[in-house]
Amino acid sequence: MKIATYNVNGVNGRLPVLVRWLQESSPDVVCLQELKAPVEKFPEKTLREAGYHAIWHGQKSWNGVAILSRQDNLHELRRVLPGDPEDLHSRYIEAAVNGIVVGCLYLPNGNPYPGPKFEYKLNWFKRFSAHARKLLAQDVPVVLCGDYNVMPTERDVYKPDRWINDALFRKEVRDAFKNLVGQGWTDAIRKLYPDDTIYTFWDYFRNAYARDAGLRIDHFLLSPQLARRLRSGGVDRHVRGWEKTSDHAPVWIELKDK
DNA sequence: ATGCCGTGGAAACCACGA
Repeated sequence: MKIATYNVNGVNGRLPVLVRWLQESSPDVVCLQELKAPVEKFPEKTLREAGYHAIWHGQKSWNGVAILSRQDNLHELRRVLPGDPEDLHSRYIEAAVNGIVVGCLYLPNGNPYPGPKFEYKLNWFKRFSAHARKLLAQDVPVVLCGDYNVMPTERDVYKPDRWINDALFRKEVRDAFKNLVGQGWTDAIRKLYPDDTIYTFWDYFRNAYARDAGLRIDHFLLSPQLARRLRSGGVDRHVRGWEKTSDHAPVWIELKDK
């Protein structure tokens, strides 16, 4: 089973690129972030014609997450992260599919630091970690994937010194990610490539993609049952070079059947 | 060091992203 995550940065503006990549890579399950579209403007029909069923949680202008599946077997488990009824951002959706639990997340950016947005990020992270702990306790196969907006280590950013006080690299946020993984999760891409420099995002400006000035911020965390089934994975970085593309590239993993 | 690019929505600019 191939599972992918892709921050599309506007699902409607990105539709030709998204469909082209789906046809090319044929993932079984796809988590999308930054739909930037209200619920009623999700391109369900086009994606259905491309071979994918979908559940989604949209929002006008910002955020928005979706899970796609080639089979009509998506069972939605939740569409909000528990812990704060006043948080109306659409940043989390979770489903049972192909015998596993898939959580699709778009963790807040948190800039500028310091400030309320950074505090919101830390609070969201805290709620997410609490939810992740509960999922682990259920002892079922779980993958939590999406845009975490965190570079976990210095290896994951092209110029670490420049990012020290950025909300994506502040110590508090890296510690939060480390503690989350410490619950018992496996960072799948890092597990597959322990010593490589791997990026999933390149800024639109300053010629970042051509200079390979990137960040690794899109991650797969696997519960122990799934970590044992990890076969391969990678970044479809060539997609970042397409016309009208997102600033993120799709990331994918492949799991053994059992 | 920086929003220099890009998207969406409203309004001919602004918020937001990382």
